[in-house]
Amino acid sequence: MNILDELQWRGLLADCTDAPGLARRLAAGPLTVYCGFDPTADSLHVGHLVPLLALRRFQRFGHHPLPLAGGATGSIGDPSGKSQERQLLTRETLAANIAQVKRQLQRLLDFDSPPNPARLLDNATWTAPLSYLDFLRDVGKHFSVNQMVAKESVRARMQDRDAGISYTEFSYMLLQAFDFYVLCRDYQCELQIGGRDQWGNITAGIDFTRKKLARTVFGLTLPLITNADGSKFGKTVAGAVWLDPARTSVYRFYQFWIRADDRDVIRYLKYFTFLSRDEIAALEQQHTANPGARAAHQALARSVTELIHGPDATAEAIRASQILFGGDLAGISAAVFNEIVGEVPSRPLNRRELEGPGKPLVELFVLSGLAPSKGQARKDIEAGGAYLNNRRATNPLHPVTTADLLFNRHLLLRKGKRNYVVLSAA
RNA sequence: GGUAGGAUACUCAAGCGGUCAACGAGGGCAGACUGUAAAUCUGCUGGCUAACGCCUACGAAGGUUCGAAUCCUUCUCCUACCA
Repeated sequence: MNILDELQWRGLLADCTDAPGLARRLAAGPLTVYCGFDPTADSLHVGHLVPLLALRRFQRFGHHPLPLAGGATGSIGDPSGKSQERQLLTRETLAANIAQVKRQLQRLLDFDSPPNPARLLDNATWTAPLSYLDFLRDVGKHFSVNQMVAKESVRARMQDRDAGISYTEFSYMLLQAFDFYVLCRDYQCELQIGGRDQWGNITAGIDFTRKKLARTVFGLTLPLITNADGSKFGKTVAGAVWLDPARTSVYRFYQFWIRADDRDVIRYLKYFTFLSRDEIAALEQQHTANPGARAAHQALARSVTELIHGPDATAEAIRASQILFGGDLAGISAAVFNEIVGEVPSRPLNRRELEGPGKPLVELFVLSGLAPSKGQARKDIEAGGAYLNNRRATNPLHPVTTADLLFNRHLLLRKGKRNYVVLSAA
């Protein structure tokens, strides 16, 4: 089995520029593969996981992965798949983002494996020193605007009279093509992988490399991940699911996966874990036989969380989930309760507010962020969707006092089935 | 530049002098049923208030009127046709 077979059975092969050719090349020995990540935010999110893990899959098959931080490309903005021109990031933001993204890339790939360690690069290294005139002469001359305009990413924007496309974003594919050429020239890189929307950029690089170096290089795209219900993968109401625990807590990250749609879970096991074909087949069987047990969901959530956050943090998230969703909180020990504090979102609370007559429940709901306004909080509570210390409370004016503090310190508020907030008295 | 049409809540989209905080759909939240799933059904979906009610909102600013999302004026931005 080679890496192509591996990607194939996992459903990770969307398209390939020359599949038979690439197969022959792979059979001849390890090659160098690259994938770029533009620092559009100070963290990668679950959507980046597919190409990132794909690099790791290549590495496992003995190939040399080159994760690339897009210090140059990220300062321009890729029009691919974007219906609107985007605001340029300021230099400061960009610098901060690049530093963070590099750190994440560093954590998620193996830089120590002796025969084929990953190497982290930044395309600003070779792009920034280049002068505009040099770039136009050495790179621009090899591109036909006619062809560029025909690329999907550009055409979509040119047809949309409202959106349009700036010269800056229009130039993006030249930068990415230039990267592939440089990587081929200096690092013997022969393959670029990326999301489906990267096809045009990748093929531009292949053409350019052929012209400049007379070398054949390959491109391979990964599928766009879709949810069974048609919604966008990796987006929740709260926004993207980030890899940075400061943005998306480990507990929330774990919960994101555990709540996957039944129809998606097996596919996601293939996409996002390194579980073997047999292991996934076994999980699929269990899942089909008894979906209510959710063995596949648990395996998915645990695997991915461990991959990103490590076994210790994952164990804590699992433990917190078991406590919160396990049923009764009665008789729980302070030690056990403390495990969930810090996992679920928490807010400070001034102890004095609960003294004497106490504070109405509605206000605590607003304070906790579970409700945006008192009116909404009242409706939620009256509708029976509110829980104080895991006991349903239906009176919005119910006074909450120091007597309600768990372990003389915490209040556990819950809205609906799964939205928890801990209020901790200082 | 000319002519015609449009701008309504998270999105789409009704309303065209009072019964409009604004029909309907989607989305979202909650409830029931379940398995922290899907489907289905029910409720909610501007703010404040225990409530009567008050305030803020139908592109912006003015005006007419007892009363305006609805009529008039000007402005801004879109769309279509013509130049």
